[in-house]
Amino acid sequence: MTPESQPAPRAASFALQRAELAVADAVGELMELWGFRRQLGRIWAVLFLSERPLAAPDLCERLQISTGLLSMSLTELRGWGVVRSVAVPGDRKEHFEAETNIWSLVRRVLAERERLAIAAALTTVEDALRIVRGALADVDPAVKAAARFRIGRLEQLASLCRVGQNLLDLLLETARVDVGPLKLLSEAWARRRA
Amino acid sequence: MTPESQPAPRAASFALQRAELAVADAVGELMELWGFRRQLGRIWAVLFLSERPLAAPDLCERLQISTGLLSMSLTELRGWGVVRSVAVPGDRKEHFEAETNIWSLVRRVLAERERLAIAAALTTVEDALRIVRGALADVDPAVKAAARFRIGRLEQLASLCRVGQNLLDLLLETARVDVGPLKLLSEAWARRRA
DNA sequence: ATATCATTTCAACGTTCATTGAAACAAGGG
DNA sequence: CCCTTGTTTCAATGAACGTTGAAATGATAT
Repeated sequence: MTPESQPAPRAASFALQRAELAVADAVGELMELWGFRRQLGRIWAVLFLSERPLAAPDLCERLQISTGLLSMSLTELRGWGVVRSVAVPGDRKEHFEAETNIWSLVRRVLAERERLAIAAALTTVEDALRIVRGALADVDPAVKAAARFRIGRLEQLASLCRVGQNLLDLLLETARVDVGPLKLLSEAWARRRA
Repeated sequence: MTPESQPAPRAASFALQRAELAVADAVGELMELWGFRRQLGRIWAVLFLSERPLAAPDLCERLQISTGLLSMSLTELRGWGVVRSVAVPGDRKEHFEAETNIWSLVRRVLAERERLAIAAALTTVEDALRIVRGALADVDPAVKAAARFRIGRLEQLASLCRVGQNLLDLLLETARVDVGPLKLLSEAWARRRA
């Protein structure tokens, strides 16, 4: 019925479709764990596994979602830069293809989301540190002692934030141009523990 | 009114309380970003910043939550091993204190949650790979070509999962006994980029 | 212009999830 | 053994969120 129906054996392609869907769901769940909408991951995955760009009706059918939801999800995906729309000659419909450089995708997400979150937390902790340091000058020795204790704890939190930030930067910078180094490192580590 | 009301100057301690609450909220938001309930982070933070173990009514008051919610949250926090209950002589109430080794806490979360998630995704992708590899033997050259393409993409996904797994292992193993190495690494990196 | 097809927007719906309040439960002390 | 105090459980509430369906918007050909 669809314009792209193949003459190929449908029986065999059935298992393939199911496997594709399963992978899309898996990616969707991973994305969900990372705080994104599940559909974003599912849509991206289907596009990523497709040889040619797909149009909206195709995606709706495969993923069993409404055109409305698809439209909104695609808008967000384009916003993250992980899906592009491309023109396909001879078809009025808009087609979409996935950003295939997965790492540039992961990097963007980590950079924009995690860094901001950690930075915000660090700012709050540093503000608190300033306030508590003011209490160090208190006349009451009990207050002073309490302040000293709190400063220690707050510095632990701040340190944690900074380590997280730096490790994130390290990861992002390393995977900037190419995954190569990261992959090698990860493989070396995997071998060492075996 | 509360049994632990201090004779200390209330005016000065007001700013401290506010700062403490702000930090608790910040930690709560970080936890939320990581897929946990916000209250878990808030409760842990208040305990972490407290010099002595706190009892339930105290926590309820500071965090403005019901005893029911507190009880459930504490159960979960104990389940993650990030909060312990301790007996305080002369008080029938149960008291709670935070696990202060933040890294052992982060490690546990990363280990249990992220690793499982990635492992599940990897399994699904590998299953799909097996199925698609079966299609390589198809008579139809178009099906064969499509299968070859899909295999390439699926292998990219699998590779990503494996790199993620290994990096996670690397991180967890490094921070196993002590944060020291990680902190040094992160500081070295921070210096290098300055 | 008008009709057709494609896409976006949005109000309404349904689901999910945190939170409450009260009731059940447990533990001591009189 | 009951009464007090502290804690847990759970049904009900409400808020937040994803999803739909339909109407509005846009785009293209006739």
